[in-house]
Amino acid sequence: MIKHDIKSILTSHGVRPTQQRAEVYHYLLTHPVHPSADTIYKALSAKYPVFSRTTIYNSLNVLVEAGLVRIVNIRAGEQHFDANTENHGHFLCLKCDEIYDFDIMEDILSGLCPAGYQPKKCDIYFTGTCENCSEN
Amino acid sequence: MIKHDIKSILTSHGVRPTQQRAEVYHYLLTHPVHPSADTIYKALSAKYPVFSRTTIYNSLNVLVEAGLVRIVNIRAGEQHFDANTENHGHFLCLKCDEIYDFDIMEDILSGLCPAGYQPKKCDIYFTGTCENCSEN
DNA sequence: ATATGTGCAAACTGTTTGCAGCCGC
DNA sequence: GCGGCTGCAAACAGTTTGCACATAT
Repeated sequence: MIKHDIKSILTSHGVRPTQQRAEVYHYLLTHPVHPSADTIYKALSAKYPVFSRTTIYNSLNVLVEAGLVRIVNIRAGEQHFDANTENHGHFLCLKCDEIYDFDIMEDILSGLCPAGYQPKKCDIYFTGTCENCSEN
Repeated sequence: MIKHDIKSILTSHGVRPTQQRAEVYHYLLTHPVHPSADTIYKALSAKYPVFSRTTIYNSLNVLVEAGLVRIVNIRAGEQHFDANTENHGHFLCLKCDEIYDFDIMEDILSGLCPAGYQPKKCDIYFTGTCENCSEN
């Protein structure tokens, strides 16, 4: 995934492909661990000395509105971001503090939402102990 | 549900039944609309002139730890509270801003969590348009 | 040329914490 | 009397906003 590709993805989603937005999106694509805004800020500001928090938030909001990024609200008081917009669930391990993806069968998902309600998005969050941590 | 019952519920869950904790729990039981801490604060401080935010938060945290109340994180940056601790999902309507409960079949729920992972809690959040709002 | 994006600082919101006073066993 | 609870104020974290400057078409 090279820079040029990313910029054309942004463009095709109606997002002006600025350097900063491309960097934020590139970071999310190459670090699919659901980072927080602060994590992205620290990583990018280390790489590019001038990269403000404001711009991170601005870029993330633009990417979310464009449908390229989804917000993961599995931890209260701190948003995490995910460039994988396919249907999937999230599992937060309380021991290792990682957020894991897991698949959700499409037909199960559609059966969950109550009749008459029109969902725009669905978030499925589990919290507990992950596979690795429960072995120890 | 009278006060005496509530205090005995608190006691049986290892929570010292102070007046304030009972009021908070009573409010949640009688207002099953998933209020925020601020909503509870405004309601109770109107009824009882001295009722600090600190105490609301303290009481809520104690109730959550005791397993009597669950946190609903469907709206970023603001926790909502629910005295219904049975398994159920939440639907946030973007038009009327209400949070609705809906049932989840037990077997569907157990099929969602990936093998090897030990869930402690599960939150299923839908966001969209509710039954009433989509009719208009 | 003009609209849009960036970045600093400051504001804001929801929540937590420190600490003094109070209450109930 | 003592441990725990309350409540004020202040701190705190994450996020948003106001505004001046920079940038790109």
